[in-house]
Amino acid sequence: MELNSKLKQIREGKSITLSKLAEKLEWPISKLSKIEGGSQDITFKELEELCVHLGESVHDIVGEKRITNVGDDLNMRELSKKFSEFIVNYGSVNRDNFGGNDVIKIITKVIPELITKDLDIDLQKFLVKGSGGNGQPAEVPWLSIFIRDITTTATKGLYLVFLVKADLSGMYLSLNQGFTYFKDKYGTKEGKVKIRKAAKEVRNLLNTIPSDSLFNIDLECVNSLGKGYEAGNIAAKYYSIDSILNDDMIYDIRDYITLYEELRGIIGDRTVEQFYDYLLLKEDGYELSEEEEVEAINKILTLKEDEEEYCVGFKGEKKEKKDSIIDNKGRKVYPRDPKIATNALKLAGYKCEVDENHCSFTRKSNGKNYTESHHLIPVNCQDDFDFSLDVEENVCSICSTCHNCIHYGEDEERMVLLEKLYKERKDHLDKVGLSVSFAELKKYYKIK
DNA sequence: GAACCTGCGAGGCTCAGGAT
DNA sequence: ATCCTGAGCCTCGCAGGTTC
Repeated sequence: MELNSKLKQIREGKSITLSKLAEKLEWPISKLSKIEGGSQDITFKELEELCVHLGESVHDIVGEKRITNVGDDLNMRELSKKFSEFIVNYGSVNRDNFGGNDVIKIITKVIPELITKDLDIDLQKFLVKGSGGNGQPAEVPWLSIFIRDITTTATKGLYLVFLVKADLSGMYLSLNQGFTYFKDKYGTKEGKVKIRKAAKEVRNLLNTIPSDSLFNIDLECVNSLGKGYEAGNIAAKYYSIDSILNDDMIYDIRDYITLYEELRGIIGDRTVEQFYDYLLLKEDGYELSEEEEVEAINKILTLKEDEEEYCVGFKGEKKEKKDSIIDNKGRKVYPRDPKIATNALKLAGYKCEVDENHCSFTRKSNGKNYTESHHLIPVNCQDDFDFSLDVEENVCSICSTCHNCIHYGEDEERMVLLEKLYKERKDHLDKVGLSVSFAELKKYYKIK
């Protein structure tokens, strides 16, 4: 009789239910069910556990059949030993022997338990998880420590991770980032560029990066996932397979946990998405303030090549609004696209829309009359509208004097300018889903 | 201009473990 | 007990670039 059927027979003979036994073993019911059904292998250690609960001896059940066990003697450098054991034996894992493989268990079970115990990890706050692949061995097996507040999956967010080199010559402890998030958002190629930028930005924010950290890692891999790990590295420490047993990696892990916690503080109450949105805002071509926008417009105006292409007039189409971004001071702000503002200036023929006779000076970057862009309905009022305020229909071209007056002038003078702009733009605003009365507009400008 | 190389991405197949 | 999801890999078609 097969081992799985035998186990089932013994359990049923003792009138123990599947769920009761699974509960005692602290295993998922599905696991026990699959083992009994023969669709999942059982390791020697698991069999030992099972036999204890069934009140049977392993020898009686398996007879002469011997199953190799993973070494279990403990000493001071147990963690290094286990990593070494894993790396040395990982080469023997293949597609055919993957299921229930004892070597894989080292990284998915043994080492996570060891790290949790040796470092006295608070499991409420942290999650320790390892993987050697799904269904088949991974090119780069990994073991992560997640701060649950930030992420609990390696697909996105920021976390500590041990990454084993594909050629099994060593491994890295890395503060790294989930590449899948970038891949899904930007595509594989662009995602790699973005994740590198993000790593660089994060590095600049951190003060506790250990001095011997590596900023570039080489996993000797070919697959895109591995390449993603390389690109996502923020800071890393390398362990060669030859010296791994001499390293007391507990101290390194503590240092990197300190670093990770510093990062946790920087992210603050923001979600990972909000944090990345802020980091990559400029990369994605957006600005957060009017001042930054002015600079960006100047830059765009020096690039003349696509001038004709982009200037097409008011589209008259409602545009989906972008999510707000939480800046480093915890303030909620809306991104603005300088291309939209630049286009608005072009559409106005670089004239002041309050009075086209208003004289300014010549802009150095394009030799045209200098005007500034101004969002008629202020961008910070976005919450009151269902559609984006960052559209050409809502951006006016005005001379600097009028612009300063709108911001800093006396209410009576400000109102005259606003009314003029409002009358010109009202119909266009209606078309793009930005209907607003003059009384409401005055309120946005705090004019009584 | 054909042959070859490289990289990307969709679809298929796989096993483990969580959810229901 | 069954369904579903997932830091996985492989294969294949396509697009773009390079070499001869």
